[in-house]
Amino acid sequence: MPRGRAPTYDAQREAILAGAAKLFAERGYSDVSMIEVARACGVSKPLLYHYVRDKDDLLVLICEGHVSRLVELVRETIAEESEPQARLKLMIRRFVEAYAEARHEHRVLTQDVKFLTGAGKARVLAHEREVVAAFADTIALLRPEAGAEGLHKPLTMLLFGMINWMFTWLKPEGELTYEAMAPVVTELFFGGIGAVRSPVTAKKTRRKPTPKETLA
Amino acid sequence: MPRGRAPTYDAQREAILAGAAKLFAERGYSDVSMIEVARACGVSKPLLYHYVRDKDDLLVLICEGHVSRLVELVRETIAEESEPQARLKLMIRRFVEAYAEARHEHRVLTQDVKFLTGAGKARVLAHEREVVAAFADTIALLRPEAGAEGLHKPLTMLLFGMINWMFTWLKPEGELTYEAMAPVVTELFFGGIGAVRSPVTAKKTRRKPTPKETLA
DNA sequence: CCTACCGATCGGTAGG
DNA sequence: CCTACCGATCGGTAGG
Repeated sequence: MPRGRAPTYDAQREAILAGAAKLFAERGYSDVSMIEVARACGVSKPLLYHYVRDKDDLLVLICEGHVSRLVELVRETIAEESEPQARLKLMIRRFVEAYAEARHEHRVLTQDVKFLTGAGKARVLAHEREVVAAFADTIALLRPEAGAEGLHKPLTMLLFGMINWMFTWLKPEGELTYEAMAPVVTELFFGGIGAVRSPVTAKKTRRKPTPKETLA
Repeated sequence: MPRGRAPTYDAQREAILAGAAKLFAERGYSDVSMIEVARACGVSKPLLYHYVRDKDDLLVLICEGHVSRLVELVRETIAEESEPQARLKLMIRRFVEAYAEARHEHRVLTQDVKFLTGAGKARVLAHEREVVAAFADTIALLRPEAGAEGLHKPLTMLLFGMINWMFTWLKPEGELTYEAMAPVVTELFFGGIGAVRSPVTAKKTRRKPTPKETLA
């Protein structure tokens, strides 16, 4: 009979993922070596490889763990609040909170996705799409006409832009906190969506380009 | 007597910077080798080193070239339009245009700044600060009370977040164009700033923490 | 302006 | 036989 994993295995692994996330967030996935991850976590390199298959796996585990929690968070919020305005406000507040609690993981997710490959990349992107869709659907309920204008997806991405970009300029040791910024983002977005008038697509139907146009 | 530079030197160098910017934008500064840059530009590696001192220099030249053009653009806009609302609208439109025309350089500037070092980094950051200050000053003219609330800098960064994030999700070959998005960003931001009510700082004056608080 | 190299360090794995 | 873990070193490749 196998002895099974040590009781400390899962905790140790979580500690390694957190330590690696911090290094990746600060210096980027490619510029951090496995020996640096190992040292930062107080383990030898071979022991690090006992917890993760390889460097790619480490990145996937960090990204997937974080994005899975985000998916859970939007599902819970949708289940518990059906009124669109209240739901979107709650989503924004919870997202900013979740990001603040997992700053390093979130930074890795936004800056190092391009290094993901294969099945891991597919899973992470699928989760991201679910999160974006949940926001876009709620915005569509708030502004039904935005859908016909092709606006609710772009509006969603502008909202994500405000939130995601915060983590490049807001320093955690600073006076300005993530909690203080959440209502500012909310007010700016709610105040703004009513004012957006420009349709983003001039045409609804897209012509097939003629061979001449394609070559030009 | 030195022969002096070939008449094609500057053009060749610009072509190299553009080729390198494309590779860096797509795969990140660290993951692109100098031999890859050379091949993409149709030169040998030693010849590449004839145009740039080293890899760091290549990054600095790309970032500084782009950010210098942005500084010029805000200076011109300030000089030619004094009315705050029209000025900010013009700034947003011209920025989105400038970014679209220098997509790769802008991507490098936002994702690879962390690899800059020394004097080059200082120069790039100084230029960035001038650009941010120009936007923040214009927003302060539009909403004077935001200054007292400590809001105009955060509002500026939310605006930059919307614009900068666009370049992570808007694909140039897609139906949705940067030009179509500029008015959407403008309307959302102008509609929203009037609605922001939350002061971001609870206190104006910051107490010195007592030793007890510092240790806790 | 090329081929040919260097010191160093990378991610990953061997034996024990 | 398993796990947990070490010192040492592998084949390749990076920037220069």
